[in-house]
Amino acid sequence: MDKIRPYSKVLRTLKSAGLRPTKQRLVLSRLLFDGKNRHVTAEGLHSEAILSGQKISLATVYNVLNAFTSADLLKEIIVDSGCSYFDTNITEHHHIFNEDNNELTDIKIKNVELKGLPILTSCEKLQRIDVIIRVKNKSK
Amino acid sequence: MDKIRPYSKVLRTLKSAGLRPTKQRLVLSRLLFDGKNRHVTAEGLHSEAILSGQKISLATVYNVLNAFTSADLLKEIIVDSGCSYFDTNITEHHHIFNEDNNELTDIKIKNVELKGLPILTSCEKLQRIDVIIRVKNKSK
DNA sequence: GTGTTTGCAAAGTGTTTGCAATTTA
DNA sequence: TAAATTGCAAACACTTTGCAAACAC
Repeated sequence: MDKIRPYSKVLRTLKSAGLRPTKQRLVLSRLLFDGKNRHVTAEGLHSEAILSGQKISLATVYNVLNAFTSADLLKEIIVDSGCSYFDTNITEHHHIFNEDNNELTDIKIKNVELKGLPILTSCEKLQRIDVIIRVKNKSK
Repeated sequence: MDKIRPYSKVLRTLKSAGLRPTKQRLVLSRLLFDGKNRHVTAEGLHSEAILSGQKISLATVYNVLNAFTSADLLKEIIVDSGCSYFDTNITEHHHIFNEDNNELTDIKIKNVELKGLPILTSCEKLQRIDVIIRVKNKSK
């Protein structure tokens, strides 16, 4: 099993985001911010928490994911109408999405070059650019 | 008002896609394939049909949009978890999505250059690449 | 006639909300 | 103790489905 990030570090993260360190937020933080980049759904993270023996409701997982996203601890990735993904990698980057197993993989942005994008109108403010490479598994 | 595409042309389109030209499919086809590129939601297209005096249920609009997408008459665009958009422009191209008014605009692909994308693994088969430029309205 | 499509209502999914109980500061 | 958060259930929004009636071929 991977090493678990100590509460102290997670505590500091929450504190600096202005979020009260409740038991549930700490549990989810430790699952999410374990050192490697993760892509989770509410459902998936909830199962994970339950499986690890914690008690937390699905509604709270949604609340926490939304709170973390508002606090810029997570980034929401839209690849699937009907299911939200949350990414612990909040730096600018792109994704490969496998439509067969619903798996998201990061693409480092420094490798990607985008040219020829249109000039926005004077009333449009750029939020972000998403590049999604959709793949399926090759049938053997 | 724009000119309405004659039934004959729409009929041929449906026929060649192997779809029976039912009254409802013809109604939606004439709204969709009116010569210019359109981005619609099921809800939006349904309202449009109703407002134009036609009788059609929302379930049928969903059925028809899915049938048209399977027949490659439409392309589904995923920009919003919780709502599907359908695009009458089935050529390869990208989008600007205005998150304030949920408006989609096409970007011609020939202007866009994407470099440095990762090499897919041997079991991955490319489906498509989506580039979405997310914008909001500038607050005055 | 046979198979397809429609339309309604019901069911299904993923997500949010109202509110009392609990917890944090 | 005042304000924020939780958890449940109910509400929600979007979409699909089951099935009888209507329709296309």
